[in-house]
Amino acid sequence: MMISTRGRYALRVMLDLAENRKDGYIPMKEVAQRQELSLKYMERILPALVKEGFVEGLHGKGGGYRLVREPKDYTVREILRITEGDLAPVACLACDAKPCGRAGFCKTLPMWNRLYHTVNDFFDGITLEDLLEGRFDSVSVIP
Amino acid sequence: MMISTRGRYALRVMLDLAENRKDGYIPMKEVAQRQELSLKYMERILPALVKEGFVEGLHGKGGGYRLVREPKDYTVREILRITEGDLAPVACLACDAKPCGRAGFCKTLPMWNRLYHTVNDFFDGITLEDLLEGRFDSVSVIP
DNA sequence: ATTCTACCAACCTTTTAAGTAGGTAATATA
DNA sequence: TATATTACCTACTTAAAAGGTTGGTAGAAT
Repeated sequence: MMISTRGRYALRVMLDLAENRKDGYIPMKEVAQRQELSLKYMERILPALVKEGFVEGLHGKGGGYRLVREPKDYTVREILRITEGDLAPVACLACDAKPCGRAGFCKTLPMWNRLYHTVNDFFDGITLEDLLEGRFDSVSVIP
Repeated sequence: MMISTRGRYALRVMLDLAENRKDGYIPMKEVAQRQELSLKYMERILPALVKEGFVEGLHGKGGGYRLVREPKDYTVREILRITEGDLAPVACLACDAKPCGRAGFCKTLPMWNRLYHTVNDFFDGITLEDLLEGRFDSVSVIP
């Protein structure tokens, strides 16, 4: 599995905030209810998005979260980068990987590299707005 | 991380067998040494490839493993499918996933589906021969 | 003063990854 | 026939990650 619940849930929360963004600050309690997610778990994840300046959090009554940019100005890649960390498909390519002595002549490394590239490009090309508008619904299921 | 050592090592072993395939049966001891892999660990992984008819194993002195097909007739996808199992990027898409009630209106599912498709196509388009010939070496590293 | 909210630290449980240990069964060679 | 060599099998271990929960504190509105 490549993407854990952390990133997946974060995306769904961001989408929920995007859908309800006219209502000012939206309490996570509501979002969690709508999305059927654990409130407490989301409370653990959201501070990362705040710290990165992706959403604004307001304490107290009438508080909650709200998006800082327009939905079209968030790419899926940056949201996953913050919540999931590195999206490297293999350990050798992770940022914190210890240098591998075989890298110079490894027959498989270039392939992993290309996949890494492909996946990053994929997520780079999708914005919150794309998801909101359902621009991928025409994709067939894989057997 | 998407691909674990199981699949990565299996691929390297298959490549090693491909490179040395004129020498008849090749003992895993040699392969493990060349590839700097744990012999015992590989012994745990290879039976799956034998059972699927990807390699032949011969017991006893002079025994070892050998490829059954030509390198160009193995795709990376089938090797990973056997050693890694499902390549689904998210739990919702895995074969053994319990049906999700939100699937019908989930805004993110089509994206995961498309990624799944993309990754499978990617691995489908690469054969052992491609890797052997270094047909991916021109790929730049990602920052 | 009260209520609602974000935020934070510590803990917990289960699953997966990545092997290791110690064998048995088959095959060639001396 | 004895020995060496090899694949193959079962059980175990250790460490890390996933996926949360518990129990709070601090800030803001009414």
